[in-house]
Amino acid sequence: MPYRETDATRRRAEERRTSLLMAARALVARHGFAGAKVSAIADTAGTSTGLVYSYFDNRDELLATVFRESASQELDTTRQATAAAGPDVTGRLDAFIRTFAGRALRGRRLAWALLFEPVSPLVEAERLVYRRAYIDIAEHLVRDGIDTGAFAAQHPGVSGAATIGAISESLIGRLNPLGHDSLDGLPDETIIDDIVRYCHRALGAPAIEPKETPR
Amino acid sequence: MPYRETDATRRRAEERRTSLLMAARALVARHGFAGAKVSAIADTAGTSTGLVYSYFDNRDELLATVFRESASQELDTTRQATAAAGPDVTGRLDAFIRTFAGRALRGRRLAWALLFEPVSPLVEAERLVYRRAYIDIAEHLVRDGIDTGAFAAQHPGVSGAATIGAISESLIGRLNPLGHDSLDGLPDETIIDDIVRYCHRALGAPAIEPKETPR
DNA sequence: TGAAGGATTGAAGGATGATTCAATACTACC
DNA sequence: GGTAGTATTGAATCATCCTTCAATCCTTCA
Repeated sequence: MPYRETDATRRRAEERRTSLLMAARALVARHGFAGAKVSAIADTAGTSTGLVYSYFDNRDELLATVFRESASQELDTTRQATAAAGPDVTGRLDAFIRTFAGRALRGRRLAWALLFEPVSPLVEAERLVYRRAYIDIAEHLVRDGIDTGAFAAQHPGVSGAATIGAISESLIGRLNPLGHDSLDGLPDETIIDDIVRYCHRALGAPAIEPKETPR
Repeated sequence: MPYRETDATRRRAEERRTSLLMAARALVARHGFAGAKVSAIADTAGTSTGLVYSYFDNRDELLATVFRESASQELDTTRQATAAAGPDVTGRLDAFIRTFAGRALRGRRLAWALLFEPVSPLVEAERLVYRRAYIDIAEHLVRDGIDTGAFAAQHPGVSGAATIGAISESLIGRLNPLGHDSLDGLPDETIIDDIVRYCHRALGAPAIEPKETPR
């Protein structure tokens, strides 16, 4: 019985799979999910289109995996930055917003794909999971702030969702590869500062004056 | 030269066109834009699929028209309710939020289609216009509030966008025909009250206590 | 009523991409 | 090298809808 699955073959298969995922990820980061066509992914990975189907059941599942990996990396980074900001709730909220918004503005196309691009229901389901995770972070912050008396009394779930919404809607104009930005002309940093102040007020936190003097 | 275009024929054509639009609108309100397939629209309107193309250049244009009509009706209603709330900025903000959120929750599927459903670029462009219009309303309110001393000093554009985002993100869980709502269990009215309070705080407006005693 | 010409039909044609699969190329082991 | 079995290829096939268009039906007006 010649030919057996061996370490070498397993490793090669793993590499193939990874290279397909990396190719898809690169395409998504550059052209969005719509640009990640099976043939383009295969081309980019240097394989035939057919091979994609020995590594993934179908395109949707592949894209959902790409979404999961990219989104979870973003989420981890944001989580860590938030946690690293220390014990003060207000400072953690600040770090959360700045990390989330800052990263989105630095990788606009990817951020747009992850946050707003129209996607298939399977990928949308994945998005819902991550959206929920961000809301959870915000919700915990709010709860914490209420408990320690740093924030006003409020419904943590609603305020968490509202905060995520406030941040992302403020960014959407900048991220959308089409539409014009109503906030055009403002530097990114200014916008982020304004969002931070908005959210602090919304949660009833004491204002943090940014280093720059306010307009 | 028999057969001339006449009042009767013109009227009938107008009716045909309208019935196609109504059919499409009904389908969108029930199944979203994805459910408004050309054949389904034609069936619902009681015509052949081919006929659709003597009244509209293509499906996208028809759907963009449907979007425009539905969205502008929503916008008008919200605008009027806001204006009708009187001269007090805080009260107008309150009316704006309650009208927007209340209507969305009453017509969830339509609201979801208009606000969040993945659509073609042409329809998305239409959505951008209306999104911008809502932000404009909020932005004006903010500017007004700042001028009259009712709101804190802030960037009206950013705060306008953030406010729209806060409202819609709080609703998204309820509107999405798929995903579960993290705010499940809360009655709509409670959520709206919480959103109102959130936004008032965010803009630095004096709190408005709702008639109901807060939780 | 009948002829001219617009309105309507719906099956065929296209477009776009995902997916399959028979053929071919490799790999591992003797 | 030979062979059993796996990996890879990529052209053909499918699937889904939108869009077209030759044939047919309807209106209008003399």
